[in-house]
Amino acid sequence: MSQKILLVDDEEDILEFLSYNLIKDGFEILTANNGAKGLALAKKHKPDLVILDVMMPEMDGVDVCQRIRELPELDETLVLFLSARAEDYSELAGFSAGADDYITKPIKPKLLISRVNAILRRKSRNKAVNKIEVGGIEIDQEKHTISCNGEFISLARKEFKLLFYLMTIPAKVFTRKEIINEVWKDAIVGDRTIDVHIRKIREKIGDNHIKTVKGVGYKFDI
Amino acid sequence: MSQKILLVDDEEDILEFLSYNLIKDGFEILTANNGAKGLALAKKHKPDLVILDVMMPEMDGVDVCQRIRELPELDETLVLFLSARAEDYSELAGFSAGADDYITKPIKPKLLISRVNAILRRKSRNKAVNKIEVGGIEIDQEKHTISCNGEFISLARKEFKLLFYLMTIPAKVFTRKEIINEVWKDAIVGDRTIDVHIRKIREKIGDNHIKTVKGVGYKFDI
DNA sequence: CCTAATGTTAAGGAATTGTTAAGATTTTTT
DNA sequence: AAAAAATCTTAACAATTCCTTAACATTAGG
Repeated sequence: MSQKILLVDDEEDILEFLSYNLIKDGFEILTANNGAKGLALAKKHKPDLVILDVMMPEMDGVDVCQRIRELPELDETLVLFLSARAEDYSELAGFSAGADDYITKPIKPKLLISRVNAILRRKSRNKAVNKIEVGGIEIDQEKHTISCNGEFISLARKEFKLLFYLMTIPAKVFTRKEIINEVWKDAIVGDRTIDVHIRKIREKIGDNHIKTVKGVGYKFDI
Repeated sequence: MSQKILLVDDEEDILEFLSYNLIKDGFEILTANNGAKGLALAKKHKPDLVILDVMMPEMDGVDVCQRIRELPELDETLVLFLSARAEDYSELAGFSAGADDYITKPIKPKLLISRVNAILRRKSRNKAVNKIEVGGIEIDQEKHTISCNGEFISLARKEFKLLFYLMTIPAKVFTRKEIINEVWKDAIVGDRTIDVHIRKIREKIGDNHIKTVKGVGYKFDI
């Protein structure tokens, strides 16, 4: 299962050059010659990586990147910028449009390939988040277990999913909406459902870890 | 993709001084030496920010600002006033011509740059300002926490929103109107509501940070 | 010194979350 | 396949926190 890369650049030469080098290295390539097409392709094919030229007429790379970052279905997608000169980067970083890396032109094939590989490796490593350990509580998705200071506790499916989700980013407040979207996916459930599950988890792991932020949501804390 | 700034001032010295400093910081600059020319340039180039001298012969800064605010195509444009002396500010705020910030002369380059950056930052990513740190106080939207010299303090929702808003541009005075519009959005609340919330925040983070500017509003300072 | 603006306090009401138990649903066991 | 067990959801009510207001005190600026 080779990885998909979307190239977006208004210069055909560069698209060809990049395609040639990346295909040679075993990647599956999509191309677009403007920002709008690029965005559409990204939505449709959910590539693993999007390589964006910063400078393009109309919708430029920064715009496209921002739009990509707004789409939840593309939150796994990585973005790499191509920019004309090194000096531009400080500006890019200032924008913090959400790029994961950048390469300056002129592009050297070897450097490109190694960068792309590095960035994709980083992704697949992150993907394999199976175990999370925070403040004496360890949760293991693969084994579907929780251990709280060495003691094993069994959680029901929904309880597990909910706790795991909260633990993916410790201390971040997850809104009720976010929780519903992640844990209850398709189903439509009432308002008190979350609370009841939170209560059951608290019953099992103690009241100190899951904190309520009234009017906002819940968070997992040490 | 650098950001465009339009400078409008009748004194050539000041135009030059501002241009020099802003160009050095990577901005693209347009200038006009009177209000009418400024307005015309604004319409034509749609700058990200217009810096207006308040005191100009014929069409002054306030006039220009009002005209800008009347143009729908310039609704994304930010306006920053330059005013001769601090005392003038209450007057400006009274006009509430729609300025987003102001700086008093004499202009200090560093302050100018930091203000301009702050104001543009807020514009270009009002979606994802997550952490702000000013003078030992750090506010984190994602975690919904404040830490004051390493100590965590919990704020209620409205308190949090209000403090966060004030911190988006440190040292800027936010008028009561601006605060109501941002923090209370649709709801209509009485006059003392803001004060009460300010008081609760002060109770938690100390009295030194939020300063009252009588007749105008509040600002967050170190 | 007077006035308008802001500070302060406490209390009631509004909004949000907690809790419980019972019925519905799914999974496991027999 | 039926029974049993575990899980999930809901509804009703309780508890809590939060927000707003009103009343009065204080302050800053003219």
